[in-house]
Amino acid sequence: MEKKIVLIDGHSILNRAFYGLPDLTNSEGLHTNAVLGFLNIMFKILDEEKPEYLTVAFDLNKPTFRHEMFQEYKGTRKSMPEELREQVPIMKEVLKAMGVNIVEKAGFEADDVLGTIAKTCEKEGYEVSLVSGDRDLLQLATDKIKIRIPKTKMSGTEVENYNTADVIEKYGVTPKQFIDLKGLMGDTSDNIPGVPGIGEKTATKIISQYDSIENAYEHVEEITPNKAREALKNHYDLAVLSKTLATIKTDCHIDFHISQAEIKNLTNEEAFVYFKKLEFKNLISRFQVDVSHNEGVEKLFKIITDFVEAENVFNKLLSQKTDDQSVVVGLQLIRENSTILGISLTFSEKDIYFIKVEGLISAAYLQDKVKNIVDHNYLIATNDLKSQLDFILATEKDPIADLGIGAYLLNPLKSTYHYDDIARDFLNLIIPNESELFGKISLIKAMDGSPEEFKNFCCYQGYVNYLGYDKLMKALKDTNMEQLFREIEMPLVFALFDMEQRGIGVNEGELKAYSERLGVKIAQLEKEIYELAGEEFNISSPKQLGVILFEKLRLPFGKKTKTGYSTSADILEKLVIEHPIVSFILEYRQLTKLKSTYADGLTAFISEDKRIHGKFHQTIAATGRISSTDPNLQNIPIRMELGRAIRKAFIPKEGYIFVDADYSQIELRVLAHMSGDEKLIAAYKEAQDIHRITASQVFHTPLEEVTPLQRSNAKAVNFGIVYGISSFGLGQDLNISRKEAESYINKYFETYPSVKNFLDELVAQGKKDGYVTTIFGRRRPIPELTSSNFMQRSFGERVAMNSPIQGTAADIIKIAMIRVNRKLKELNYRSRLILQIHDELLIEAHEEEKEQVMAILKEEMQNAAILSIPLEVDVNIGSNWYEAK
DNA sequence: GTAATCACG
DNA sequence: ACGTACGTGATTACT
Repeated sequence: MEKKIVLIDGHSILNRAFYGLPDLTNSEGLHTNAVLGFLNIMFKILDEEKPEYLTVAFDLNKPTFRHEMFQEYKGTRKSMPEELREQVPIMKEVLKAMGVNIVEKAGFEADDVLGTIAKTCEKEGYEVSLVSGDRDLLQLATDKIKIRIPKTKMSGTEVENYNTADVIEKYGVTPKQFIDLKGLMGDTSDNIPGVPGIGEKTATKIISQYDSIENAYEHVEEITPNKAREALKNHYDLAVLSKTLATIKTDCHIDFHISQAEIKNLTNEEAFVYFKKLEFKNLISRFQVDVSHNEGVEKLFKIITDFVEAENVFNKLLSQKTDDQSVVVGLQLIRENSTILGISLTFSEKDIYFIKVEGLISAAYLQDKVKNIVDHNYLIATNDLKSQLDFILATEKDPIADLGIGAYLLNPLKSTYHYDDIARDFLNLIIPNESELFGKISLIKAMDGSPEEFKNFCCYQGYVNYLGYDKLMKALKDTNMEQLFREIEMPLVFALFDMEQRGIGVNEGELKAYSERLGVKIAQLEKEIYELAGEEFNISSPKQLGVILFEKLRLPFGKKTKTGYSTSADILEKLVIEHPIVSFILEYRQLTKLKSTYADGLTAFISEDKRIHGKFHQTIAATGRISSTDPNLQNIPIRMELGRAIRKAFIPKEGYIFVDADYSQIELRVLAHMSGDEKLIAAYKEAQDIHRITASQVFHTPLEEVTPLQRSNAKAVNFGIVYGISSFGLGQDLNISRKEAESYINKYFETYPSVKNFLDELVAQGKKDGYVTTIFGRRRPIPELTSSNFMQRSFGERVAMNSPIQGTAADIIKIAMIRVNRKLKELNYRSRLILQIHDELLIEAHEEEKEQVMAILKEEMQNAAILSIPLEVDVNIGSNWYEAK
């Protein structure tokens, strides 16, 4: 059996993959579809063939290249889209990491290189598989050279295979004759002219009969039809030239030795780094994640279960001097739910421990030791501090850093910032994460089941914290975000922890009564809807609802989604006049939403203490906002009265009241400040009603004469500006034409030219740097700005305009939260900050402190940032959240 | 697991 | 010609 070599036409396959897969990106916004598709094809072929050798050929310095898609158009060469261009170097790096032989030779076409290598290998007795998306290569097919053309189909990748016989069967000519065939018929995409007037059919007939162009010319008088005969007579030179152009060279001088093409370990550690970075989750399963990775470090990992040894470890650490805070301690609490399993502790390259709760080593003992370390001013490096603050009894005054938050500031677009993410992104270290190690098995089970993996899992966390600290702090310094990190994000961790601990009081009985009332009403609506529809169906299924409304009742459908008719509220609202069923459906939707998400949903979160302890997340939103889950307390209804009533169920504890404060139009004020627009600043300095004064200035109408319509239009434009204005979006919102929306926007920009200038500047900055920043230096990367796709690029532009505004507002309220929380504690007040809703803070205030609390809230919120216009804050009190707002 | 819908700022 | 407003999270249906 001959040995096998697989040759891949690099650009051709990359191109195929790019157009065959949807536009995938990793969490950093890097486009990855072409690379993924290439690797999928490559692995499929390798799995089938199990070759000994592999080589990929790329063209060099070729700014454009062909693709079948374009041939169908004009045969013009279209330049490579940016999304594909940026994947070419990545592809090469990935292949290099896998140890794959890459051939790229200046001055040669990939076809010629592949042809040469294929023939050379054939001569030396190897079996050759030549993988390309390009049918030109069929001329190289022999019994030993198989041309393989992958096709991306619904069911996955299928490959067409061509040896000599297959070419003859499919095209009626031999591979060698294929060149002559092309010489006659030409190939527009390859700039091969061919003979005018001779197409595929005629060319095939002639070549199969006469074997070659030259021979056909000798018998030219016999050729039929007449048209073809004359064409060949008149254009013989062109035919010969075309044949030369179509011939793939097989005798290039390239230094190729089969030994270079030997397949090494493709799934090695270096490649693993790339696969992780590109987030190829499926392909990663090809790598056996075994614990022998990073064997060197893992040998140093120690698990401590003996009390005396634990004492020795702590004593060793405590004997190191900390006057200058130079000793970094990587620390991570390891626990499952409420069970504390131990602590991961690293304080030098060699002191890497997991100290396990066992025997005399109790959780309380460890907590005490950790407190001792904190009190001695060691520099603590940990990850997700908020989740550990019930154990690590630190305060915001202590020198402690949360690496997850640091990594979030450096790239807020990622989805997780776990120890393996930090290790990969900052230490170039690939280590298995929890699910790779244990799957769905619980930590407690893994502790006994796979002790070695468990030890490594635990030790790595402290180790990564220890090593990552310097790297992250340097990166934050280099990006001017050190102050943001130290003075806003880290102190905020403590404020959010406090809020989660405190929770908010809920009247469970009221919530349940509310749910029952809704239930009754929903049942009535259901009945009426079924009656009007003439049948029963699932009203909550957009699919079934669409059939009823748009097919059975024949209502005009406004919009379609990918899967069917759109039944969204804004579409249905336009249909209210068409049929009485529509308003019932809208009401049904509203009530079921209130019941399931709020009345019943919230009830499920009430804990023993009759309070809801939601979670606040600091590393989710790309703009720097906080987010809320389990439950989401930042989207409790307020706009509609019926929903707003839910807020009556949120109550302060006995002896307390709610004090609620919210910023008035903070984002517009931030915009006025950041843009420095004189007229806008002047307007907002005096304005009671910002939208009204905007309307007055934009529509050149005296303030008193502004109509309600003008005001609401101005309001919509103001929102639009903050969202990153587009005439389409504004038109959609106001239900007016794009043209009209455009004229509103133009009027706005004429009135406030510096705003226009500012927004343009943000887009330009985003394009130049790849990111935009808030006043406090927070960054938002915008990879979409380089996209060649209009939609994506436009999105990037809106993000560039919106993020600095939304982000600065987020920074400001974070500062206010920290100061308010701090002040209430300093003054030993019983009042507590319990919620943040983006521009609003809610305090559960002791009745005796309410006046002071109102003053503190207003003061700290207004002065959290000093802008060129004052920040206005509205403060209200109430015996429940409904009243306080 | 994704799409559609809708709640908030 | 293209076809979306910015930022989130929860529920439901359905593959």
